[in-house]
Amino acid sequence: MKITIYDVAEKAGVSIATVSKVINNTGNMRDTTRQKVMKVMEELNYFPSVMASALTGKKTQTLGLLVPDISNPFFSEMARTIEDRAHERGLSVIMCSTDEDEEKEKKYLELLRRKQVDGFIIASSFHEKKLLEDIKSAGIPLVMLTQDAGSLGVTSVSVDDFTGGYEATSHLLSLGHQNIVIITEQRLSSKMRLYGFREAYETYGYNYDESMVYQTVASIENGKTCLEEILKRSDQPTAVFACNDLIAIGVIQGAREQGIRIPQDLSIVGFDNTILATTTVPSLTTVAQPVNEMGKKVVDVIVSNINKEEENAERILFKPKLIVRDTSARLTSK
Amino acid sequence: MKITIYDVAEKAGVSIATVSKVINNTGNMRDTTRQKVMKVMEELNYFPSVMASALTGKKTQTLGLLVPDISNPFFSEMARTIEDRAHERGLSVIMCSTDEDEEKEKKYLELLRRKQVDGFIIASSFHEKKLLEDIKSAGIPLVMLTQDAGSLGVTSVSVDDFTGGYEATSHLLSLGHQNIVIITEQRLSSKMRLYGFREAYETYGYNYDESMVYQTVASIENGKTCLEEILKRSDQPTAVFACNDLIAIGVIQGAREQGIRIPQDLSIVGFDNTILATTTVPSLTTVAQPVNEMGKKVVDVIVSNINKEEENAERILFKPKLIVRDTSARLTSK
DNA sequence: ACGATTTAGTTAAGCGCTTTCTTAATTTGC
DNA sequence: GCAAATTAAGAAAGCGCTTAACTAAATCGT
Repeated sequence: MKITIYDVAEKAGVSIATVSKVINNTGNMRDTTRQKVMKVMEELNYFPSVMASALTGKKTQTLGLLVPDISNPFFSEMARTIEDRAHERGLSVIMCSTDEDEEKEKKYLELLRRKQVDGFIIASSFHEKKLLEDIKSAGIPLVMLTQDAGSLGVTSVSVDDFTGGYEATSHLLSLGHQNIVIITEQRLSSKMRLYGFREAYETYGYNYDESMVYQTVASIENGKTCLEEILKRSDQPTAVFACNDLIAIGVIQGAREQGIRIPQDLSIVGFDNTILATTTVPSLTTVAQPVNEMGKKVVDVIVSNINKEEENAERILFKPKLIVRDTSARLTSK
Repeated sequence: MKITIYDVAEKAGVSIATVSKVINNTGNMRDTTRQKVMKVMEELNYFPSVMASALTGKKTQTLGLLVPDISNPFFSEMARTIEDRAHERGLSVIMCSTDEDEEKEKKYLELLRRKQVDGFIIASSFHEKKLLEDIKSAGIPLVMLTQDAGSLGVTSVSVDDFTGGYEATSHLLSLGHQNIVIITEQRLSSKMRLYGFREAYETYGYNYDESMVYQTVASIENGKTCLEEILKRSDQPTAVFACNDLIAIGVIQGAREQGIRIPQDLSIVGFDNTILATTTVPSLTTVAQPVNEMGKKVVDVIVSNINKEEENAERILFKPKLIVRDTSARLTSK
């Protein structure tokens, strides 16, 4: 049925040990022997079983990637760069969407451990820190993506969210907006953006207060709902900083439905610079994360962890970049 | 180091066979014994190795999913429903983006076979039919998604592309458009949409000819480029049917840059009804595929193939649904 | 109460590979 | 030309699990 190393060995007239050596390109052997074995492998269309070799201490050549939701363009774009880089390095990746749900986080982590993935890339925020600690103490490489690892001594790759939040807000402030509202998510990265927001706000000498902060879960629908809430305020903000593009788009759509003109009546800044930012109209002013670089970096880090080349936990911060498009404009005095 | 079945057996004072039986819930045994073993597994935080059990004839509980590009919203949305359904059925999925590139198709297929995935879901079109035949003759379950399997006797799950193309075109024709242009991809599904286009065209008594057909690769950029080509025509079409949303968006953007008003000067219909169709402005008239149903179905089919519940190759066609939004309008006589 | 059944749990082979020892075959030095 | 050093190839154990075949213990019928 399935071709095994035994079939190859037999047909080539050598032992399975020899075949194994040519597969792994190890040990000494006559070149003619190597050629002969390779030829037979070719003829038999033989592929060594990753299962079997993983069982004998080798790696599974598989990475586990946990994201909140792969259908969110930010994460699917990120997943794509991760996938490509991983393949370059000889790894495949199993993706899991957690919806930031505690049950799923746990379930998928367990599942992936049973599958003996060589390492984890975690872009989903984590409720149960202990699960991550378990992984770490089990010696399985682990890198946080898009968020800091907190006290856990683990490398993280993310954008400088604080600065991103700061710049987005400064941009709005410099356009004359004084009454700005922010819509965050509960993830840590969002919190950092909020701190940046606050910092900018106060730097400009304005008073920051809690009532300017709205929290929701990333989706267009929720962005709309949030805007409705915001419109109930007695003081009407002239700008909103949404902590990701999806929410920003929701705000844009909600505004349109309400007959609020963008950017004349309301300026909006998003975060992530996903494909949506360019396809929406007016096109969205947003903070770009260098998705490609981040994706590459995160797999490089995990690969070197796997190979034990290094192990020093570090925070790798990429520079965000404000991309000014058409949803933000100078406040015109009424 | 890693906890194995031996550790559990020893601590529970039974043989590994007994432990194996409680893991798999097979064989007879005293309830107290089962409890005892389970307790120990719990205490030791033991997870059976999928590797090892796969090696002994069991499944790997992993599916291979090949898509053209996971960062394309259509495929990421599809991937999400597949992932969810797969997890419900106890499977995880390894995703690979082929870019419809022959080399990658081959490489990933090979890779996934080495990893002994239990089955393949193939949403990427395939240049080298032989690769698929190999899989089939190796007895590995295989389902085509989003496209027909052609002569290969393999189940396929897709939308009725012909009808979708027909309806999109009829819609345009019924709005009075007579000079319509179509932008296709090279994939089979696109060809079927083209046939539907042609059928509708001729049903309305107009002459179809090859020059109305443009072909490209799915991306916004290419959609734009295509529009440029189209604008060079001596006869200006009043409508374009793009075989997927990405291209349609490109056309919209290109049109805007050229100062062409949509839908007054040019009507556009897309295909797929991705998130982009709702976020673009004007919102895109497009043909929706029931992504959720399709994703579920494709997993169910492959699971039943894996379990050998059935094996009859069939073509499963879902009904497309035209969603009329704001990029298509009645042709106003000039 | 005793053999016949049924039930509970064990032994051991085997899945497809890697790897450490060994041994056999070559090559080298003088 | 022969022992010493080097190189090529093989034997066998082991990775963590499943399962068929088997044995021991419990249950049953009469």
